[in-house]
Amino acid sequence: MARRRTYPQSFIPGLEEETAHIPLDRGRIIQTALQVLNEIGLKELSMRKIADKLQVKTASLYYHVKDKEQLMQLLLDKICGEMVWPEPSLPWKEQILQWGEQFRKVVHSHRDAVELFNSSLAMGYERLTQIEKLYQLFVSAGFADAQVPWMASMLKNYVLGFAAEELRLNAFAQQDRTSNEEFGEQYSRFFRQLPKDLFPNMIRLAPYTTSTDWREEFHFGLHVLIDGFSMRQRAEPHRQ
Amino acid sequence: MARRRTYPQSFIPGLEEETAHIPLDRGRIIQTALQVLNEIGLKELSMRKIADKLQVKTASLYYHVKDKEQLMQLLLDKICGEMVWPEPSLPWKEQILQWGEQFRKVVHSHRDAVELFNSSLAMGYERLTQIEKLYQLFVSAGFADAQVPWMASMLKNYVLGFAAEELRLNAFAQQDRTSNEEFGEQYSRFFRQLPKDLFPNMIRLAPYTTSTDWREEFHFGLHVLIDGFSMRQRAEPHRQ
DNA sequence: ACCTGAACACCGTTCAAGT
DNA sequence: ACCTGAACACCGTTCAAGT
Repeated sequence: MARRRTYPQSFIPGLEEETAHIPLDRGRIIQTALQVLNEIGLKELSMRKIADKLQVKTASLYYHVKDKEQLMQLLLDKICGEMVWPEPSLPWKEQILQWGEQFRKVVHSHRDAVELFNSSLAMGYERLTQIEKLYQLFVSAGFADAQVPWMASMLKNYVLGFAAEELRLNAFAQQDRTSNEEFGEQYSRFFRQLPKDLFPNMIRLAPYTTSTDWREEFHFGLHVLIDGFSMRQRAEPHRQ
Repeated sequence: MARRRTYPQSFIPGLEEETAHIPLDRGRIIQTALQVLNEIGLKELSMRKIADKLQVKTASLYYHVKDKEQLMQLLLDKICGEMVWPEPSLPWKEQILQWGEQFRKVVHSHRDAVELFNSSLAMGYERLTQIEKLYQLFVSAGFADAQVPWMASMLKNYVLGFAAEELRLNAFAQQDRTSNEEFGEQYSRFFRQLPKDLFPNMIRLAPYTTSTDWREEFHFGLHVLIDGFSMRQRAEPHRQ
């Protein structure tokens, strides 16, 4: 028996093949899909590649999952599960700031997660609790029922729209990384080459759009929203 | 000659085939693609189907257009060309309202146009003038240079995010139109079936999310933004 | 119950060849 | 200059068949 143990496992025929085979299930598919997503991005993500990574034939996936769209929904819900909530005892404005920061962090934690959010209506469990908690935040702050879903939707869309723009600019920068140009250089030359009479403001404001601090811009927008919201606050916030 | 005219054209062999052939060019491709887009939507839109409609082989398109992505950019720019601008002599708040309404109208004027906007950075001529004019609006209103691109981006993202949500809910409604259920019924039952202890706010606020007036909600958001912006207005607006 | 082989009906793109 | 035939390298999905 000691003898046997000293041999590398691969010398015992058929053993590691058996133990290596973990049966497929949804959880494992989702986990692997998320991994592949981070490696190659949403555009390249295919059922075939997910199956390959799982060392399984493509058709097998369809026993555990209805179709690609459902799988994408499951990915999204898994991602939403990472969300961390602001402490409800904090002032509502501070809670909104933290909610925004946390949500942005979640969106950035997986490649192309933004597009996943934009591709379907919220229906998963984690996604729904995320909205539920945001509603709770606005309700506790003393906003009128009719406006709570509207404001929640605005806040959510702000974060997603912002993240999408970050992503697009990033993709643009990456794409020109192939040629050995500096990105800032490339980008500002684009503006300089525009006809001056047609785009005076674009050209003059170019420095503010090229060398921007994402974090500062993101906070600026959050404060704009908070100020806009606070003017519609009917009652005083009731600390539960 | 009168005799000949009374015969249907198809009796004159080879004639209408010749006159029917208009040579391909970018403009015609874009125009037809936009038509096909409205008929079948972005998900179904393919180079092959566009070529079919033009009565041409698919490969021909690649003589006039680099690839599908470029064609989509051209579609987007064509769509942007429909934008109508608010009168610059109006108060800036009124201009923002009108800008938002016009932009939303443009986005709705072509099926799945939102996704086209979200799929790429602004680079086309029409798209850039759209941003230029928005910058001008904010500059004239007396906002600080550094904040103008930020606010413009917020406004643009608000309209697109809002339109995207309209689209998603519409698609959801359409999808269940196949079963002979009323949409509102279907939708509100979804909320009633949620566990009451986990989603109290979602359930209570459901009426406000199901039977909402899009136009009212859209204006609410525009006013939130306008109020948020106006608190950051440093100087008095100088009328051109 | 779980997985696969094989096929179906599509894609975008390229390129030598035709006119 | 403009268009096409034919191929390449992919897709998502289904389903009878295997274990």
